[in-house]
Amino acid sequence: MSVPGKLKLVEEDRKAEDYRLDEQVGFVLRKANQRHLAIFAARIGDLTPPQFATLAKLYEVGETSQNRLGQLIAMDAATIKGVIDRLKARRLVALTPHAQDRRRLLVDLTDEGRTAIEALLPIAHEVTDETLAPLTPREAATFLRLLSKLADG
Amino acid sequence: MSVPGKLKLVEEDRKAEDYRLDEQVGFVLRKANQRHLAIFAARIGDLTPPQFATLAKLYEVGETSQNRLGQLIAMDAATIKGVIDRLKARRLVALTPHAQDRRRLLVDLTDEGRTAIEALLPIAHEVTDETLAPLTPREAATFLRLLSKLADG
DNA sequence: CGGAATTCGTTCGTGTACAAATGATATACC
DNA sequence: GGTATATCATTTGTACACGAACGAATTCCG
Repeated sequence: MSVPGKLKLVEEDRKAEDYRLDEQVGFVLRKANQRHLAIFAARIGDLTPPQFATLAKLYEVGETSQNRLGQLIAMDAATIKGVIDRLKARRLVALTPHAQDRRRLLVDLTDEGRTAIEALLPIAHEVTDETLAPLTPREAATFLRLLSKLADG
Repeated sequence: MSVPGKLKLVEEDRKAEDYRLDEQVGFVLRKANQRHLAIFAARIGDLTPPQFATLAKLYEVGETSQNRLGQLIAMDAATIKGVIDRLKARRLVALTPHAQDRRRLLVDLTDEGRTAIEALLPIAHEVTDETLAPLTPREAATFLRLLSKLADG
């Protein structure tokens, strides 16, 4: 017999009725993400997380091609395209064709984009802190370690 | 036995250049989610996670109103509408007007939907297991505990 | 009782996400 | 050197996700 309420959720003794959606990693992961998104939106309403990630990464690595940037922030080509289009429309990034490789499109921060991201980085730190606030510092460190293992497979 | 100065990523002494996107909870959360989605899609290609969650929850609680169902699986009214529309088009759920409250629309599994979810629940367990596979059972338990704290705020 | 506030579902608009197909260009290698 | 293969960006189509505004129905409360 399974003992409900104990922390043993191992792969034994399972029946269909044992499935509780609210305890599945995927579901909780989605909810955790939702909470983070809400915190992000409350503090950085002006930019979405993917848009912010794009600027932050560009700030970190400098000019790169669109696809490579997508790889760096784990977005596929179709997705990054839209993000960059919107950032470009707001003049936060600029595109120039690659001199040697005519397939490529180089993306870089504009001065305006650089100013924006520099102003946002401290706030982004706060977003991280607030997201992790339910955990003690020790728990947060553990959590991040395990989360990274999970994310990287 | 604590390693002095090693894993101290506390909120001290920060500069803008200290921000590394790849270490922020939000970013890693998004990547972990992506990995989970890929595992889910590989095993349950036929249904999306929101669609699956909808069926699983209906299986758990039985007939409910559309909005209440949305609350149970953390989806807003606009989102659940689309999900239910698509499930309805595939005859996995059926809608009936509420007898007393004419604003409400009751959703329930069809026989076909019930059969489908019953067949999928064991596979869903495997999805959870595979997602958690990078962690030891002990780590997985810790992770889920911390993740829940994070998700619930 | 009756108007105010709430709830339920719907629609619209914007922004991810990703698969699949496409065209243009580059690289490999035979 | 020229074709097979790979890469880069784009487009199309589907599916969340959520804010905001809306009409219809219900509940609250004075």
